[in-house]
Amino acid sequence: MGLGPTLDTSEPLVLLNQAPRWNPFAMASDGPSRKVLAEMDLFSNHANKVAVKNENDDHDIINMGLNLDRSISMGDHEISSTVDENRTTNKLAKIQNELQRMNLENLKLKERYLQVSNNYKALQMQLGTIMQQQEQALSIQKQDHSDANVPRQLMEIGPNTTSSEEKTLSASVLNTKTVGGEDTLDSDVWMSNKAPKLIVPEQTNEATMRKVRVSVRARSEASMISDGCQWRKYGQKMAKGNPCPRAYYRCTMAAGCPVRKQVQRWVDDQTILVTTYEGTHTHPLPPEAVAMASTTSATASMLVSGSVSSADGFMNPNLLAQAIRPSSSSMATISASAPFPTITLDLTHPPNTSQFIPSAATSNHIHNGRKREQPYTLETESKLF
DNA sequence: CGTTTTTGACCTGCGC
DNA sequence: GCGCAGGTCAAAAACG
Repeated sequence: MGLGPTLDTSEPLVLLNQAPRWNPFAMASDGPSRKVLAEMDLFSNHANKVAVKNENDDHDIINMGLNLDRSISMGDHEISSTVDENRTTNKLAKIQNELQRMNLENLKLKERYLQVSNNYKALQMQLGTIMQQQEQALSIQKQDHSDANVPRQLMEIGPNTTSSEEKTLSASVLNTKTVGGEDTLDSDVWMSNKAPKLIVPEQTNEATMRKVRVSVRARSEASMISDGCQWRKYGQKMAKGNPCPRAYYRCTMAAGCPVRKQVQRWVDDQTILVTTYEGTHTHPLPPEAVAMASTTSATASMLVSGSVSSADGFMNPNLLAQAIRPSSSSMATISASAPFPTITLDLTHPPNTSQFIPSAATSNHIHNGRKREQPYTLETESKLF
């Protein structure tokens, strides 16, 4: 870590301004032994080579740092060196102080990070407990009304995955395990929420996971929001009912990564960009990508926890609301349209707009099975990032 | 020259 | 079976 330009005395002096005579700085003394200093271009590649030269070639003085004015008092070498020593000592003390201050700051930040991290884990534990309680309440309810006709209005979840889906969705948003383990923040903790996961038969879970997508709605003028990953566009289509084309991207951060995303402007407000993610990265994510990935996968995990925990695949809206509340700062919309349930995270609203619409959606909004989107809407007050 | 984007063709699933 | 719409492929073009 350099503190400023220094002179490499092992190399020949560099004449920076190419002046015919080396006298750019006429100093206080006009005498024969006045010192001259080459003009220094601090922004050039040679900025670290500053030469101070005595016209009589008696001795060269090395200028450390940017104190170019020091050559003014070169008439008396002893005084000058004492002043220099004082200055250096002062500088050193300042730097040491600064260092100490930064160390303290660093410690404080570490503590803060640990605190936030602990809070996060505590919240997730709380969520797990709540979900477990809900689950128990649900199963008790079901026992009580085992002969009651429970409508399956929200999700048609079952192991009816077709072969093409198997092909394209080898992994899903919900499968939060990643190779690099960078998703552990949410995945490990979520997977430790044993209640819903253990009840669900693996087959049903897998079939569901392949189908769920996470859609992020954000206001952006750019054609694509930056999520930290590298994407390659592989197609573009005009979607029905939207004048803006839909673009298809796949992740190129690792060969064979199954993650795809669709980007399209929202038909109601074209300043809003809707990005739909599908699949799980099979490679470590850069830090800036982890936020988005963990958000989407965490939300999706919660969907799975809340939805497939019932034996018949029926999703309890209240359960879902509770599931999403702790982790989402924005509005979360669950679209029940087949064939893919889609979770929409609406980042276009200011945080802390809390409003929960319980179950207008318990009425049946699915028409003809597909392409009729009547989302079940939850508005939550929790934090996403 | 390798990588990315563009774009028309093709495939698949679903409703009628 | 046909048509429609969404999704993907792949050759050509563009780009760095």
